[in-house]
Amino acid sequence: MSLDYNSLPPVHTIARDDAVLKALVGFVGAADLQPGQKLPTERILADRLKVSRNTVREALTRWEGLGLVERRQGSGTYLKAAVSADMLHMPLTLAGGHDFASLMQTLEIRRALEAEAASLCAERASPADVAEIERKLDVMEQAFRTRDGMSAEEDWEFHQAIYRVSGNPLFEQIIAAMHELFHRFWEHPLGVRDFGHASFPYHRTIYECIAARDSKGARAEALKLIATVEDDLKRGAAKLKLPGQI
Amino acid sequence: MSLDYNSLPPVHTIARDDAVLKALVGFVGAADLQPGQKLPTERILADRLKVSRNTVREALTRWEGLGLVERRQGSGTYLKAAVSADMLHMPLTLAGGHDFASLMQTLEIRRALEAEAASLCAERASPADVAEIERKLDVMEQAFRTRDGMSAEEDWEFHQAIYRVSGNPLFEQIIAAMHELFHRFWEHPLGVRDFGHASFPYHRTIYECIAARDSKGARAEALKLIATVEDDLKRGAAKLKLPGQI
DNA sequence: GTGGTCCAATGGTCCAACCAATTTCCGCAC
DNA sequence: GTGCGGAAATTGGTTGGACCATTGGACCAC
Repeated sequence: MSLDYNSLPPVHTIARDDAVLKALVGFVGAADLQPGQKLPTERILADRLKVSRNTVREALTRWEGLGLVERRQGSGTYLKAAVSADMLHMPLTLAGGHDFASLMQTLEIRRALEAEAASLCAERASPADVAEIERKLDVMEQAFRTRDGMSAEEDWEFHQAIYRVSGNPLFEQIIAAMHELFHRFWEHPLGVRDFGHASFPYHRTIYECIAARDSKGARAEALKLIATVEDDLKRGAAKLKLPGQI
Repeated sequence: MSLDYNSLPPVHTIARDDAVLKALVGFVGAADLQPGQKLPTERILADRLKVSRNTVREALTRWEGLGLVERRQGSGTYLKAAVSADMLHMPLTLAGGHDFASLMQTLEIRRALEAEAASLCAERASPADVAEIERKLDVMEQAFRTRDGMSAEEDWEFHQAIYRVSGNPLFEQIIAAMHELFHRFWEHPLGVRDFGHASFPYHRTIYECIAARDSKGARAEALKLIATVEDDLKRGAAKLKLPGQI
């Protein structure tokens, strides 16, 4: 039997641009920078941090890739989201996203998350939370009726409220990321104007379960809602003769 | 009537490093590069693509941030995941990640996804798939017994097999991203060596449900597994007097 | 074999420019 | 004073060249 080498972890070596990012985190914390505000120039950062401008750019490129920062040539680099020292990044790259199958795959993920979020929301919602969700629901139903089903924006706000009340920001982040991809497909007009009509009534049933603290019921209604969306999608795809490229 | 100018300038003057990435996608496809293989050196890329090496580096930095490649100084740049032309990127950043609460949040997501994946896996597994999962299970159980519970690697392989058989690559991608973060905490030795012991028996029960095409059973067993992990976590956190920083 | 030395390859960093988009500002016409 | 137009400054984007640090293989002495 040979020795167990597992107790020899890789030695920790320092990375230059990591240090730059750490320093930058300290700066935005000290300066109390809010999203939208401008960061120091690359040249200033390079000078103050005693590193080359190239290194600064490598670090900022990574932040840009994470969506934390936006660079505008000729203008400056702007903070896009709050940053803090202890932050976890999980970059997801989805292969092959322009066909019907990928769309169904994102829906499978959403089904799992939406049900869990609704369930947790029903468990954890305070009276104020319930009132907030009801407000979003009313706005959505109003928009649905007056604009004949075109209530995507208000619909989304309603769901976001549920994710928030679930107490786990990951729900909103993950589903929001997929929602963004979702829109890229359907914003191209392709004859599915009344997409989502069938799911309308389930928004209220979900709300009622949440208001009644009915965790299992909320989960069940959320599953029904996603099921109608899946059906709509399948029907639309069938009508379009299943185009490979939407 | 004016001429149709659409046929000319899509020139290079826009988004240089994006063009570099696009060219790299083409190269990887043409050379049929598999994950683990080496990409051309930065100098060669810069020369062939007629751009500066710095521009190549900016592009590669972005790919590195997305987890698509890994750079090793003195050695080269290696492909870490399959790349294709139509890839969608969704960066997730979780604020305040080094504490107990964030850990529980990732577990809530994993609970939802793990249950769904197990359920889908039971529905869709072919006999070959079942055999493959059983093989991973055997390896894991063997490692567990001979190494007294230190079977994290084999455990992970078992779960990955389930995600794969689910037919939806998103499961593996999302959970793998969280798994990576997970490890960052536990690689620092902190006295929870037998973490995960309690979840051991549920791996076999999950497998049995999958083999029996018992979708609901697989979901239930997966939920039990995650529940034991959550319990372990809570117990460990309580024993350590809830340290803010793990 | 084992360990050591050397050396070429490769990613990491630095510098000093210049280019391109944007913003700022100043002077001129009204 | 107001509005506008264009120079000038600012700022991110790109370039080419240089050097450093690490890696990994070749070669050698023992």
